[in-house]
Amino acid sequence: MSKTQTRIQLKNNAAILAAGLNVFSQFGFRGSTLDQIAKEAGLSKPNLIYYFASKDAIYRALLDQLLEDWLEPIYTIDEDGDPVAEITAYAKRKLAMSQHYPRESRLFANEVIQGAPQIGDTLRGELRRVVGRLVGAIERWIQEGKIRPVEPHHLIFSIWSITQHYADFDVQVRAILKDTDPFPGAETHLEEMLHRMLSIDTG
Amino acid sequence: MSKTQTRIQLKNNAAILAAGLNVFSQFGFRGSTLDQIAKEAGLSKPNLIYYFASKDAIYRALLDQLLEDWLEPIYTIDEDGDPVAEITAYAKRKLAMSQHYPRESRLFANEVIQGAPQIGDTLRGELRRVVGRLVGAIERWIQEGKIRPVEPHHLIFSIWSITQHYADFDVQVRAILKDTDPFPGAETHLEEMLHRMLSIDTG
DNA sequence: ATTTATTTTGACCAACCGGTAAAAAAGAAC
DNA sequence: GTTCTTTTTTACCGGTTGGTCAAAATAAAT
Repeated sequence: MSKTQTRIQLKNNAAILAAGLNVFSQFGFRGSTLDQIAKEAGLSKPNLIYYFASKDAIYRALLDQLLEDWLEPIYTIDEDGDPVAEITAYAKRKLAMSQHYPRESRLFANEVIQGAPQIGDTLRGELRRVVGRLVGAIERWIQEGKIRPVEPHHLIFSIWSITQHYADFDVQVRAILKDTDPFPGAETHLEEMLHRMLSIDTG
Repeated sequence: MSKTQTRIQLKNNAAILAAGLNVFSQFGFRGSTLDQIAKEAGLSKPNLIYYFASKDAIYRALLDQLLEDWLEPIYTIDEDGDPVAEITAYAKRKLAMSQHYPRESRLFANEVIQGAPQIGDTLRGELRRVVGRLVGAIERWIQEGKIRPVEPHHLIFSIWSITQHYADFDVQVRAILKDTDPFPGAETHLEEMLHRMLSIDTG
């Protein structure tokens, strides 16, 4: 709407989105309340509703931002690069996102587990398209003998599930590893796994 | 308490747990309501509360049952069997559970994503212990040269995350695969992955 | 058939839910 | 320093929440 945002608007919009991310990622949409978000943002509930028309609007704004960040790494895969290196780099980027943006990962997980009522269309639209392209690239790499044969969809699912696991199931991971930081080990394991999975010459 | 349950108690307890599983697995604890569960169980809300003292009690009863089923497959791993076969069989059992009990998987996922407020102790207790034993077995297999070296914890995380992914992110998987049943392909991929990961003689 | 134990219902409650209306307070522009 | 706009607060609304209570209806035991 308005091109210029007041410094107050700028600050409070950011505070609300930050608070919404905290709350929604922990309790899901239906489990979260405006009072919770308002309190965490340091605002009164009516004041919160002055910036975002509804609880739904906050949630949608967060998901819109999230989906951009979420899909971005897949666009940086170079179909003319070295296949194993490209796939490994992609997986590592996804793992880094789990490490640095665990709340975003959990927000996404909550939404999808609950049937993706808000982002279902995006999943069946843009996500499906962009995955389709990646699948095509992987199939080409296989035909050209550059990587060992795999079912591309399930390879992608493996990468997604493993990397997101460290954010979404953080409590469980830390229950088992105690004080050990999971991420260095996870990265090494992921690299090793993809190498053994995909590399033609097994070292 | 009472050793013998009436046929009515038997029927209604089951109906309530079934309804609770449906609702809690879809909306999480805080996002679910007693009215929803009561309606789905075909009872009035006060009648529901006659069988379970509180919303919390239903949720806990479900989680208790779930945790048993969840941990059971890991106990069937034979440390004296063929390592790759044992691990692969375990992974396939977990995948079958995702296929046949997706709501249980999502209930568990919801609980853990939200910080495991109810089952945190079990994760840090029994789960940690039983995983520790499996980790020991895998390390022994590696030292005996029966499988290629891997970090056991992260291998286990990989198996968990991949198999649960097909239940928890079902909507996303189907958005991409459309009408293709994910599970046959998933099983083949999982077997191939573990074989390339772990087998000494790469075929 | 009557006593007794179990099950179900309807009416209700205080707290909380998402959201509104209007007026007061604070900032910005001049 | 006064006008005008933006921001915040106070008071409130109808609906829903988890849960209670006592009475009614049903089932079981004798």
